[in-house]
Amino acid sequence: MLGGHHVKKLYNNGVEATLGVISGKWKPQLLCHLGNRPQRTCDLRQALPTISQKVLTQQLRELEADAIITRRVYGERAPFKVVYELTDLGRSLGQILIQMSLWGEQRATQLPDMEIRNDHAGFTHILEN
Amino acid sequence: MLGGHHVKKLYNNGVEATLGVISGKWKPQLLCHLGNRPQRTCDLRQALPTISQKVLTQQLRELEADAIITRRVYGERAPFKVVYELTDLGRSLGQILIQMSLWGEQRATQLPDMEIRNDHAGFTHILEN
DNA sequence: CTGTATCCCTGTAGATACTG
DNA sequence: CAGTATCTACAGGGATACAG
Repeated sequence: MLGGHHVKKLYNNGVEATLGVISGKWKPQLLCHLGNRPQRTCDLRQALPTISQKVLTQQLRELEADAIITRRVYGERAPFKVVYELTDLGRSLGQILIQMSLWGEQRATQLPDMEIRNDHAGFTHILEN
Repeated sequence: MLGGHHVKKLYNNGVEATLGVISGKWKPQLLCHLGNRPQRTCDLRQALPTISQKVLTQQLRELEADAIITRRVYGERAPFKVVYELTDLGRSLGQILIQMSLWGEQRATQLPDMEIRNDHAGFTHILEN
């Protein structure tokens, strides 16, 4: 991004703005795990065994840019320890995530060809500051 | 779709399932307008002047397949009258959409480079059955 | 009036190899 | 341990023209 222009982001409604933050193939899972406690990169890779290096970093960078998580580096030289943690703004998504999770579960009970692995309880820890 | 296979959809959590239904470049706007009242195709095209033919039909078909809206055709031959209407399941998204809209608006007040055209009031009609 | 059929462009994500 | 650099693949979305 040459020059660092400030491009005014325009949304038709707040829903689009919120979707821009939480949609992304792995973001709900990342938010769920980070809701429990701060996590190192290797923790997240264990929790999401099939995500690729590149995409993990990418999604975390986006969440960081949106101020949903913080990224802290410990150590002067390799090997580094990098810790990601939910911000207060990130925690403020808790109620929305739980409601969305419940709605999806409710839907799954009515569609035989749909299955959901983890229930909304995984997101409730986000609310415990 | 040859054979009509039933492929079991797997989600890690309900959030992903819900996102699958409401994400899509134009779906929040479509849901907002359909929340007011049933709408004809031409109504929706007026409301969303920049959407293309193809994509409008596409997004409506997806919402229909997900049982969020119904599609009814009136008339024996062209010109047809096609009316789209929110289902009860679609209306059950109301609270979530309002919360998401509020969160997005709140966020916009803190980010100078972000603007939201319409506020959450546009979604409140969804709740009035 | 509505909807389909093409063709094309771009963004998102995956695989793999490499660096500090 | 964490992250970057390429290259590749695919789906979503857009433009246009055509059909019932």
